[in-house]
Amino acid sequence: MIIFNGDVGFVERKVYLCSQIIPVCIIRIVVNRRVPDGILKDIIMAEEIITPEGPKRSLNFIEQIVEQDLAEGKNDGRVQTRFPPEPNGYLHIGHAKAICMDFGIAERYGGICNLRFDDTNPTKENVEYVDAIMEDIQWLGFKWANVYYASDYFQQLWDFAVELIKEGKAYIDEQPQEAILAQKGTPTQPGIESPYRNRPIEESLALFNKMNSGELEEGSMVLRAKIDMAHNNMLFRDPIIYRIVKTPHHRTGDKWKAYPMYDFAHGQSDFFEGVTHSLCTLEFVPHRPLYDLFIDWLKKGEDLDDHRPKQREFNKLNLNYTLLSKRNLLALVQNKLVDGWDDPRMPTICGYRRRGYTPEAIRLFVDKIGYTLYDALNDMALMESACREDLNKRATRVSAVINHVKLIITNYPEGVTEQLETVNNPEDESAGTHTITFSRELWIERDDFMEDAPKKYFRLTPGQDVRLKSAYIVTCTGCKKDADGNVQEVYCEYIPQTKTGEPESNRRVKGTIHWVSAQHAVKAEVRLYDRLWNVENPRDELARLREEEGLDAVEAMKRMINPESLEIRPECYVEAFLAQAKPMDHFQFQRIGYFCADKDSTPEHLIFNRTVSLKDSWKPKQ
RNA sequence: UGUCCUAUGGUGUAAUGGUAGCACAACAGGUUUUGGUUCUGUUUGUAGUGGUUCGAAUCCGCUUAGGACAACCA
Repeated sequence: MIIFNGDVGFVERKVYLCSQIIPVCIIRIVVNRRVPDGILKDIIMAEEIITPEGPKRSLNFIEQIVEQDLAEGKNDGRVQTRFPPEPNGYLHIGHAKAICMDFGIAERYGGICNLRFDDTNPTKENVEYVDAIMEDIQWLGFKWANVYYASDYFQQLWDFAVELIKEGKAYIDEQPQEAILAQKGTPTQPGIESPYRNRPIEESLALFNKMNSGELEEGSMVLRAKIDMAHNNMLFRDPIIYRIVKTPHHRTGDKWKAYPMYDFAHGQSDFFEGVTHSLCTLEFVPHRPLYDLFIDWLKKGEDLDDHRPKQREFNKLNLNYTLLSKRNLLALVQNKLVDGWDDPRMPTICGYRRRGYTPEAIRLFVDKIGYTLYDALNDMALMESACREDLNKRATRVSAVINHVKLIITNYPEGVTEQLETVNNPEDESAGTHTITFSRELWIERDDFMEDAPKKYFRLTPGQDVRLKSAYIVTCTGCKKDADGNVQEVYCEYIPQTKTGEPESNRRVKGTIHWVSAQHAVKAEVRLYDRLWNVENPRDELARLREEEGLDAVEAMKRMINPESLEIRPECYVEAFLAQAKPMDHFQFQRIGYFCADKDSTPEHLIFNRTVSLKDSWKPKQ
């Protein structure tokens, strides 16, 4: 039996068994005539059983909306988005999610995405941020069609505001900030109207000009839209749309003294530019009706239904053990709790870059977490897994010893060296090989020797065989300890015929460890980074500490910071191959983690940052 | 105590009235010259409740929990 809603033509339908009323397979049938909705008793023609399709990423809800709009022929089939940062700080991983959405939609549907700086508040903004933002977007691999600035529209917005005053839809309010706030009401109580609400239009017009003349103090008056002081949406209670700011603007200098507020600039800017889909995060949901209203006022009843920018909101990114608010990131930098915006512990794009994350890893992560309406708290583990997935494919494998102890091969001749070949990446044969130097005295990890080892310890312990990666199998013979019992040297004997490549080298050995030749290795500084915060939800904990314990933001952050977020190992030994490492080169320090050369690394002073550790399933560490 | 929004394994996300699936995490095993990678398997879920329906994660009512909104910020 087939249950389906009548269709004519070539269709695919699921086939159900009456006893189960669940589909048992999908077949392709041909229906030759219109069949009334309901139950069809006969299969007209079963052509073939269609195997289920392979997995493909389902569309997120924004993509579905765009496809629907396209299907309905809205905007003449045009898709245009914008990424609208305020140049008041560095971009962080949360912005990366928005960037992937804004640019991704345009890319996917053959449209364009513009970069527009929302620069309507000169007190916080500056060109340093403009440049950094552009660099970060490009690094992520996106291309904007145009660079625009909200400040490009200051004149148009001003003219529009004058229009509104003339139409009686806006007025100058001379009350102090506190009075306006007090009259606003609360979410459960209506506000009350300003005594200036119904002043003569000419008066408002004159005062608006005065607001921009420079003769008035900041805060002395504002321009308000006349809407509804009892509206459920607080933003409709006569919102302030222009205020006086005397700080020079980073682009327009001191040309303007009256600046539009966000709500009076954003929607109109979208409209001026021809944006079709104005995508933003969920906290702007209450702004949407205002966004629409101002565009309506701007176009005065002209029918815009199919040709107006539509704001659509998606959830913003939250990551556990990560703080993402610009204000707090700025405080971290200003109070030198971190080493600047690009400190590898920072969640900024430049921080991740310096840490060794690739654009591909970040985009992979964003792809994995998706876009919904749910206020999710994402697990760092997903971020790290995306990073490992990408780096595993591209990172050159090298040997580095970050906590050294000497291993002496007692039966290997002194003064002899061998050049051995080692593969650059077992995941990618085309990556080739490089040479490493072997000799009698090596540096190995202190962790790779234990005098009294537990059962499943596969590394060096007296009497046990271990493979030295790409070299020989050795048998551990013992160690030398100082008066305090600390291991100073480890001894072993090598088995000459087990050299890698020789038939005997295929002998099964439980453990393989990495090493570098003590004489030929290069010294390097290694910086081990870990999560910056020691609480899972720093945003909530910060709020709690401030509220319950009365701490200021900086004190609270100091309390939450992970003291082990940075461990510097000044004396590490890396194979000579790494002497040529250039800043931002990615490596896998075998058995340890993924590292990249720091931007300050030089051949004289090599510095490597740990991007992320390798997964380590070795448990019995006791 | 107003308006709006949200709720699917530990985490995130699919299923758009018709077999609750995927990824991460965890666990077990195979492979492995990285205790990596890879492969296989296992554990764990529709917040509660009532209704509509042959059939509900999906639609409706109520309950509970969470989020957003009261900057001359964006």
